[in-house]
Amino acid sequence: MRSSLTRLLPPKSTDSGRCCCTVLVDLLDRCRSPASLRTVGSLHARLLLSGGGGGGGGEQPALLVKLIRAYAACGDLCRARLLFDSVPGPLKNTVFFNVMIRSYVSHRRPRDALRLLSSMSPGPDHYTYPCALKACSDAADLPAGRQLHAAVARLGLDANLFVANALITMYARCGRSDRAFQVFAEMPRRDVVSWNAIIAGFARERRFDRSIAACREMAALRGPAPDAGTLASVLPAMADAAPADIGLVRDLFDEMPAKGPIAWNAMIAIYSNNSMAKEAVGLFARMETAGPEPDALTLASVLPACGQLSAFGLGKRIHEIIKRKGMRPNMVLENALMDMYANCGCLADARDVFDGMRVRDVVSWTSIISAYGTHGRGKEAIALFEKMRESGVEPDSIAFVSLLAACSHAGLLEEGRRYFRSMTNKYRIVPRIEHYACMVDLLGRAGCIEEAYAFITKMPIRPNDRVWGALLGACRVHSNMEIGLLAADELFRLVPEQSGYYVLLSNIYARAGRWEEVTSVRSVMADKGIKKVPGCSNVELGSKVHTFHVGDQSHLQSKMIYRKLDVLLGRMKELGYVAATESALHDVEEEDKESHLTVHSEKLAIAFVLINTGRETPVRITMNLRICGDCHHFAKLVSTIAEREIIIKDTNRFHHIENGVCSCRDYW
DNA sequence: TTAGGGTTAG
Repeated sequence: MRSSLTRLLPPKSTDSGRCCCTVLVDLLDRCRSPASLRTVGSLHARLLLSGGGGGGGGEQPALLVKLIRAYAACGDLCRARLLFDSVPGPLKNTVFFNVMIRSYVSHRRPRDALRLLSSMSPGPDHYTYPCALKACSDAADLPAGRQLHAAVARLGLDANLFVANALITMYARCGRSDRAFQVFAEMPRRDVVSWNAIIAGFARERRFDRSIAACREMAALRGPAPDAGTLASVLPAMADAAPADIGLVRDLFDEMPAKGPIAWNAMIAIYSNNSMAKEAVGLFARMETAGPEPDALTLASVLPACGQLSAFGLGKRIHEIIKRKGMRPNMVLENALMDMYANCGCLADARDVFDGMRVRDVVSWTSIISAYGTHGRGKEAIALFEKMRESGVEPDSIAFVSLLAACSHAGLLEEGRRYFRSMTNKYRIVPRIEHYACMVDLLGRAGCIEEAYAFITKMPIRPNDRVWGALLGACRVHSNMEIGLLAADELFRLVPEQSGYYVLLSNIYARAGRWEEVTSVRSVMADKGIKKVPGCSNVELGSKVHTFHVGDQSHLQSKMIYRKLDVLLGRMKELGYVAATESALHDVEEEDKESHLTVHSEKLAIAFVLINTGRETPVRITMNLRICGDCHHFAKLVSTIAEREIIIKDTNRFHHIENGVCSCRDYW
């Protein structure tokens, strides 16, 4: 770079001053990274020798401005400031101040920017204010922002598009989206940046409805067309979004001409964040064939979708892309990669990524703790938590959710109690509802149902359905009818539409052989129009994810799958297998219940993998519900009969099954 | 000149 630039330099003795100046300006403009710092230095020296850039007078101000900007762009703010200070007063116009203030802002030194602003003479102009307002938002300095707003209004500059847009962002980033909206509403003219700024402003304050409404309004009006930035701005507001809203952004995406990586990345992230993993992965595939080159952000956005689908093959291929493109170290990307492996049931691969990381933050540690926890390896999760503390990373609220859940999965009762107490005593983290739910789960599944119930009654916050749900689940495991009914009562009041809790209650009755009550639960469901969520299982074969629903006959290999199931069940019965009919919801004849159970989606998925792969390939299945007792038993037997490793991810944890033994040790 | 995209739990 340096040598080519030097070669481009005009001869010193040129008599064409203007031409020389143009070339120099051009060269300086190209110096934008620390690697060009030496080039800037030599150009500066050249100017000094020709008497053009020493600050001693007689310089061309335009060249000096470019030189200051080039030093700043290369990261040498000190030299930029020295040069700035050396410019004689009469020569130091607004442009010099604007360039220096901008340099501070772009190097995240908003305080220096504001200090310089206050000493500015001549006064700021419409180029200064947008940048100064950005400094206020970076410094989260609302009073300073308000002062600037007043000054702007006095000058009548609030009608300037750039100034008004910057005001919107300043107010929004200082937590005043109401004021931001006021500025937006009063603007005589708005461009795409104004809209994006207000959409992002509402999203930032978690006023998701207003953010999406603004996006919708923008799309409906015949004003500026939404662009990639619009998608990026609305993205944080699109967590658990309504299908219609996701449809809206998809339409915007489709209508966008010449889509760049930002639009693709935002759309993929929106799908990922809304558990629409198949759509996210599908869009990524389209991007690979017909879109721009995926970057680190693309990959970090699609990896959670791979985890959701247990698309291990795709996840591994993305890992290869990361290696090939030399994208590491990149902590966010590595966190996503580690989590993908963990969610695909590959704990060892997740650990490899974790071990290879140069820098780890609380997200990295939480991910690996959670990975060990959901795989039933609670003691190791605890050891990692302690290692995290030794390494100087402080746990946050989410880290404790993972840790307590890990204790719960492994039945580590005392450890869980101790860590829960330490949250308040030692770490000054106020337990949230999620932590209480973990504790109820821990106590309940360890068999301390009475204690779990007493714990709920003493909670300082109102228990929600997750808390009561954990208790009801424990009552099913330990067949506690009395407290189970209390929990169910609360649940039917809190979330009368959620079918899962009716199913749990009916399982409790079925286990006790009280079929009359099972029938009455069923009729309550029918009366209220509540349908059981149909079970479904995903399984990856080659590069395709296959989805099976309960009783599915739509698969091309359906006949073979059912034949395989028959063979497996026959072998199992020889080994003494009896269907665990209390797992079935309906009070029907024993034989019917059994046939209902045999078509659970996870059984179909297991048979499908057995047909299509060899013994060395583990069966990896991801479900949308908790695995039922019968399927769990079935999987353990298959692992013996077919000599296969089976890894099932249900909505609660992993079941790593080998030689008839499950990593959950039947504790789930 | 102004806005805007990634990772962690249950």
